[in-house]
Amino acid sequence: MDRRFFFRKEERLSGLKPVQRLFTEKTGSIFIYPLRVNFLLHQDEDAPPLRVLLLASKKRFRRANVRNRVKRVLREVYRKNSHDLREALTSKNKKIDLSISFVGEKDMGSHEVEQIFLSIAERLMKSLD
RNA sequence: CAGGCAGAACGGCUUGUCGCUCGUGUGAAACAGAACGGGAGGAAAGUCCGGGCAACAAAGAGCGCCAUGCUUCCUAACGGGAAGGGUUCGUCAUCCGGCGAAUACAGACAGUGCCACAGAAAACAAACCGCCUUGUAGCUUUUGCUGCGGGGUAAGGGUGAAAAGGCGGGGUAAGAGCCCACCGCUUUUCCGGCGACGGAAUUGGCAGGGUAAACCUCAUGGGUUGAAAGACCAAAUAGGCCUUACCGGUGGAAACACCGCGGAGCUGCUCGUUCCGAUGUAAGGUGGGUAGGUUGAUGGAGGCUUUCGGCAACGGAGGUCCCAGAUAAAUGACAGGCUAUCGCGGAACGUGUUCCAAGAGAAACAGAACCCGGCUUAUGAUUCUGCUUUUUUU
Repeated sequence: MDRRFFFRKEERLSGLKPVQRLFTEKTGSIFIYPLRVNFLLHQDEDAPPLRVLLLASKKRFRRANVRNRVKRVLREVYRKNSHDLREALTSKNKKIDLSISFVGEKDMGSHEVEQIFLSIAERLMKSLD
């Protein structure tokens, strides 16, 4: 039980080009309401095994404070549950970029979102093979 | 008691676990970990004004356009603020006046436009009815009445949001600032005030409608853009520019041929042989510039506090503090406790207060994005102050 939960700057997907590459060349996507996940397997030298982009669209959440809250929920869920995925990636020597968008209407309970994220992560790990 | 308006304060605290970001320090350096310290708001919002800052050639002038519009003051500046003045409205008061609210509050003898409907007439005034007077015809004993005309008249009626000072008296044929008193206005002077303006006297018998949030005139201010500004570093790829190397001889006008030279292939090597050797190729350099990064960028018209000046806005002096700096964008999640507050229910006094109290329990608007000063808008089961309105009960 010596798991460490973290989500640092390096693991954030940023910059114009990587983001564009993720959406134009994506290897697949998984959608379970209220989360949509796009992912891209790649072999970049410098990148960490897992990079992620959290999205809450301005169109859906007009107020900045609401957007912030949704993103925080996403980040917290990711932080707590990304450990297994990261382990799997390093053991299989693969690298992946992710985008997680929240497309629900209102902000839901974090427990609910957590369950959905877990099932998405499971499917992701299966699709690695 | 309830509502409204204005102003001020607050916008939870705390423990544990897991995290984020910046800084310090450790370290040769990088990464990670551990340690310590900082980490959203009163509006961070709207982007409506004003300024700093930056670029644009000069940042000047003219035209245009836009904004502002009682006075004085405050301020870096403002369309903001303070203190006043005028006007209008409400309310209290017998009056003088007090209190409160609103105020886009320069100019309508510079010019142009507009003023519906109603009304006789709506702007160098106007005569519908009425009133007075008069000519004429008729009637009548006469006073007079009626019809058709002329003249006078703005007191009365009627229309209108508004009818050319108001009201009273004199005067008159009837009327009229025609004359007079008071009120209002105009001229001039004096007094008070820095000034807006106020007060007093005097003068003219009375100027001449409203609308400038219609154009316009006058005064004052504004160059434009906006941190996605701007400055710097700059990978890869493509292209630009520069330098160097890429041969020499003979013949020939040239193509080219021959001999040697260099490179590549055939081969392990040599010989030999084939191909190539200048609008191109290779190497090096260089400037622009994209991704990306650094900076701009957080010490400032700074906060808190004491004191002095000022009615106040605010200013001077002293002390003290350093207080977010992210960038696909940090300041969070979970669990527990506490408090403000609400409170099922109960008790006491003596009928709306106090006390006890199961339980609920921080819920609103909202997230810095270069920085300041304002304005506006959003917001609460919070607290206080002032003003005001309505209802009920006594």
